Amino acid sequence: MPSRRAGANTALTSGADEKAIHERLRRSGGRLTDPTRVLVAIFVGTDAHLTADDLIAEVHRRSPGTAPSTVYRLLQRLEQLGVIEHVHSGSGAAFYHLSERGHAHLVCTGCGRVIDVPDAAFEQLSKASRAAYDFTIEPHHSAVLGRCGVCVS
Amino acid sequence: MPSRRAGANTALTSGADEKAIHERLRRSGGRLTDPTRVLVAIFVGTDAHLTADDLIAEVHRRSPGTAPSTVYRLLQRLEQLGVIEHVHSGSGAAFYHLSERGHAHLVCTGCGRVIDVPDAAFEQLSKASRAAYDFTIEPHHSAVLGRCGVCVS
DNA sequence: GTTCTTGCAAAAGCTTTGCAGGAAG
DNA sequence: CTTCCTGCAAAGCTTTTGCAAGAAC
Repeated sequence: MPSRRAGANTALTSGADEKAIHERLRRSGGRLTDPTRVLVAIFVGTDAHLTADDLIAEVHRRSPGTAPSTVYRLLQRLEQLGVIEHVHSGSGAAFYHLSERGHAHLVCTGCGRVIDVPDAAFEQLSKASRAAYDFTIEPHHSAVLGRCGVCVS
Repeated sequence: MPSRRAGANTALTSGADEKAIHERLRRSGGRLTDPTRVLVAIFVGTDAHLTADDLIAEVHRRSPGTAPSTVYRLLQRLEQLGVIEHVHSGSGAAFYHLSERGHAHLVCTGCGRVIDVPDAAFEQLSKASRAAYDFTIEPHHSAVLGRCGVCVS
């Protein structure tokens, strides 16, 4: 199930994002190659929750011949630079998005639907975890599983 | 890293648990085989967070010749019966424990430490998710990732 | 005897890695 | 020209599945 909304953003914000990311990549000693540019463009152009597989397919579509391993390596690099984040969804594959658009996620174990939730919802849990266990939670890093209204058994 | 505390329980509770689970297995039309008994005994005998790999190793130790696939199949069966639960830890392998000892988990992405947390800590998030998204969270099903006091960068 | 369970081996799903050729700067 | 990136193929890790032999009841 590939992305929706790809390329539906305003040129203004997207262009800025993209340039800034290119800059970051270059400054970290990286090269700006075709697969890199394409992958960055995909991220900037959508708010969807894309798995590595989705991204591999889309990059391959826009830049034929790109290997899966290349996409995985780019994902690692972009994540190290803090450009993107990956989210464990419980159901096998992780999904990825721009970290500047970061937020927490609810994932339905019935239908796989992903619901974005603002970090505010995790504030109490966050404070309690720090106070009681000296543990700093990363609410974006793993989705909270459960059942959506349609799938409640 | 296999289990600690295995077999450290009182005979009273453990015995009761074990018999009850055997009963449940039989009543669901299942047979009581050696690997089954061993796996149940392991769960009843520890509060540790055991991965499938841990369990495969321990079952194999106590009942040599048992195949990994057998353990996986037993885990599925026990989970269907509601005897155990599995928890996605973000770091590849899931871990398992008796559902009657259920609780939520914090997992440190630095050192892998697992911290048990009472369900009460999720009450607010639970209510908010239901109210705002008609989504019923399963706080046991996926661990909350983050950094423990030792590993905060 | 019938049905469920097992061991073995193969495979599936997701991701990482080794390597040598090729491109970016 | 040096360093980084790429494609390809192989392998890693966790888990699932097909199958025929064997055990439980």
